[in-house]
Amino acid sequence: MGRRSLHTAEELRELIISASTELIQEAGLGGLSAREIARRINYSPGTLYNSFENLDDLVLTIEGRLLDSLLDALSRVPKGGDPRERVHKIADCYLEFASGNPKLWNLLFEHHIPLSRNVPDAYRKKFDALMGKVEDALRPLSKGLGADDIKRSARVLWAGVHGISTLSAADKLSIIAEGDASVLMDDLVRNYLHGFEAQTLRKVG
Amino acid sequence: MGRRSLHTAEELRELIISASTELIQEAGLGGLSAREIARRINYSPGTLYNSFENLDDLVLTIEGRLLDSLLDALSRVPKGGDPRERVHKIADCYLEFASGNPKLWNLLFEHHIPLSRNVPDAYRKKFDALMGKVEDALRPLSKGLGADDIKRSARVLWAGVHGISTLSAADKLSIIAEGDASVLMDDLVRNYLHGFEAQTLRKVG
DNA sequence: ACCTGAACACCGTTCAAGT
DNA sequence: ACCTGAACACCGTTCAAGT
Repeated sequence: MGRRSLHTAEELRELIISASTELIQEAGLGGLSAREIARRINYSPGTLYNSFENLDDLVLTIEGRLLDSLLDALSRVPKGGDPRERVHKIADCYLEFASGNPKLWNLLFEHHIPLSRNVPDAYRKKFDALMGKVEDALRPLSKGLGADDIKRSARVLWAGVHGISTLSAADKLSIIAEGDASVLMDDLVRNYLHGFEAQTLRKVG
Repeated sequence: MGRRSLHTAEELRELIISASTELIQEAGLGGLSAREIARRINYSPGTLYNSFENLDDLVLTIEGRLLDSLLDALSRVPKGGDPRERVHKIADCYLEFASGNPKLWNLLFEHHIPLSRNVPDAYRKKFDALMGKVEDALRPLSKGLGADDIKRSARVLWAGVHGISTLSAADKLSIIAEGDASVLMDDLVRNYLHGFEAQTLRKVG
C-alpha cells in the first residue's frame, strides 16, 4: 500500500473534519470514533494522526469553527432600533443557533479536554468576541454604569441564555418543554433588563 | 471459582455505587469503567451485571441519589425571613452544591441516556420536587401572579443559576472566573427579581 | 444462586514496513 | 512523504462453566 496522494494535506484535513462533524450531528460526541471516521473517508485509522495530534485536537478544531459561525450569526443581528429589542434578538439568535445544531452545540460542554493540554488561546479570543457582542448590545441601556458592570451583566445574561438552551436540549432534566425555550428566554431578558436599567438609575441618581 | 457470597446483594450494590462515585469524583464520567469498578471492589466485571442492567443504569442510580441530596440541602434553607433574601439563599445553596461536587454534578449533563431507554419517572419526580422549592420561595413575592407565572419564573431562575454554575465549571469557555460565580449569581437573582416584582405590580395595577 | 473468565465486538494511538 | 495494517492496551456486555 503506502502513499496514495488522492488528496492534498488540506483536502484530507477537511475530509476528516466534515466526516467528523456529520458523525457528531448523527450521534453526538459518543458517536465519534477514529476508526469510524477512517471508514467513512476510506483511509486507515492511522492516517488521521498525520492531520491531527489526536481526537481531542480534532474536536477542538470543530469547536473553534462552531464558535466562529455563532459569532457570524450574531454579527448579522441588525444594529440600531430599540436597544431592548436588540438584546432580545441576540438572545433569540443564540437560542436558534444552539437548538438548530443541538448535538454539535452540546459538544462544547460534553467535551472535556485533558488537564495536561491547556485551552488554546484562539479559543479564548473567539469567546471574548462573542461576549463583546453582548456587551455592545447592553451599552446603550447602561448610562452611568462602568465597563465592569456591563461586563458582569453580559456574562450573567449569557449564562442565563446558555442555561435555558442547555436545559431545553438536555435529555434528562427536561425542565423545559420543547417550544418553551423562547418564552423563557424572553422572560429572562425582560425581567433581567428591568433590574439592569433600574440599577442604572440608582447609580446615576 | 463461582459463588462467594462475601456480601449480600444489597451490600454488593452499595459497594459498586460507592466505588463508582469515587471514580467519577476522581476523573469524571470518562474515568468510569465497568472493569475498573470491578477491579476496585475485587469482583469480576460480569458481576456488576447482576446488580445493574448496565452502566447507564448504574449512572442513573447515582444521579438519582445526587438529586436527592440536593433536595435535602435545599430543604435545609431556613424558611421565614426576607423573601428576597431567601431566593438568594436558595441560589447560593445550589451553587455551593454544584461547585462542591463538580465532577459529580457535571454527570447530570454529560451523561446522555440512549434514546431507547426513557427517563425514569422517579427522576422526573425528583426534579419537580426541586422546582417546587424554588416556586415556594418565589410565591411570597408574587402577589397577583398566577401559578403559571411562578412556574415559569422558577424555571428561568433555575436555568440561570444552572448556567452560571455550569459555565464556571466548564474547562473551556471560561467566561466565568473562579470566584466570580457567586457575584454573578447575586446579580442575576437581584436583577431578575426586580423585573419579577415589577411584573407583579403591572398585573395587579 | 452467584460468580468467574473467556469471548466478542469494539475503542485510541503508535509505528515498522511498504510504496 | 504518505499511508497501511498489525499491535498494544484498553473498552461494555454476554454467557457457558464452575461451585
